[in-house]
Amino acid sequence: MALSREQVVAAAVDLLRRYGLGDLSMRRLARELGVAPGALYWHVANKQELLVEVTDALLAEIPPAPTDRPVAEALTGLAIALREALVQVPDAADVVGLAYALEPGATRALRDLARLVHDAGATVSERDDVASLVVNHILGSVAAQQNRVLAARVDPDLPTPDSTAEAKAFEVGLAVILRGLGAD
Amino acid sequence: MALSREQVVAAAVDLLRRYGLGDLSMRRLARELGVAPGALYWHVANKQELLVEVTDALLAEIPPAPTDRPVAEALTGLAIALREALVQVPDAADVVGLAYALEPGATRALRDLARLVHDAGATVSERDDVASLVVNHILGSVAAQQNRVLAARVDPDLPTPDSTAEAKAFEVGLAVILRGLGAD
DNA sequence: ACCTGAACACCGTTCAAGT
DNA sequence: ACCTGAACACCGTTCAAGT
Repeated sequence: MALSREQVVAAAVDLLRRYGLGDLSMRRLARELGVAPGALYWHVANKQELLVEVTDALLAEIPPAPTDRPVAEALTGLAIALREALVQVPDAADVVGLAYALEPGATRALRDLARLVHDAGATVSERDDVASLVVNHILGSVAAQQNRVLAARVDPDLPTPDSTAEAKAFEVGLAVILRGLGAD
Repeated sequence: MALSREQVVAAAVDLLRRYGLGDLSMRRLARELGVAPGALYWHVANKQELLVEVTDALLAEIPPAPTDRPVAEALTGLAIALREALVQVPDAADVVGLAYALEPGATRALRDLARLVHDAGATVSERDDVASLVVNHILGSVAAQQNRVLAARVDPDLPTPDSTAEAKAFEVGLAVILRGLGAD
């Protein structure tokens, strides 16, 4: 049976999950799929396009935000869920950051986030900017934790990051944002 | 005259400024310096170590935060200065993000930032977490703008980002943080 | 329509050997 | 002490040619 675009993306997600962006090469991906490297370019224009597809696939798994809770709670919950999901995917911040810069509203999870920010008290003119702030905070937090894990692997003198402490630090920042919106 | 570590770092900064991280390869750097690639490894352990040095060099140029202004103003000024400086350096967010994850207090500009966050009303326990929030916001904003520039180059249908609008969006987020700290 | 084979122009890093 | 030459094990992308 012929290869499909979906198969290529699924294999890419798998590779990213298991080995990180460094090992998500077109050649490695081709090997994993049992085809020649050039075959991939029939299904996908280039690596960048593939990474956008990978991001969509990652964010599609985030459950939708609940609508029956207070806004602050729902926003906190969604932000934490996004962070949790992404921190498990090596180099997620790089991959998602690029896709978000291109189309901020391309995925449902990020649209939910913007809506909750609005409900949490941002004026219409602030809305997108504050949503970006929250996204920056999520991606920055994810990248920081992953960078520290990498650093500890390279230099054994450095402490292994405590992931619950990292999550707490994230929530402190998030609380400041909510307070700034007048929704705590 | 023999090559020095300082010369290698300076050439790397220059390459990053002019062509971005994609063209900052060890081989390209060696070519620029007129030596064989292997020669660099006498002065620098590996590429990652070089990038940390490059970050230090970039942040060393930020002027120190003024001490005679209200905190909110000083913090805003420093954050904007950091953003301005980094947005001009392609891929700055990646490079700085890694260095910051390793040693948050390694450079003066980032220590100044943490101090101002404290003065702006963060409790001691919140201090580092909120400083990280501000750093995440700066790096996220820089990365987003640069990603959009890249995207516009690749796909001409996309709008060229308006850098003053991006700066405004950044300041809106920053204001929310300051409000959250109770220092507006 | 879909894929292979082979090429092009690259990477980071190591290390014996030279000066 | 500092560097070269050459190698090792990789990249992303293209494209004529095959089925």
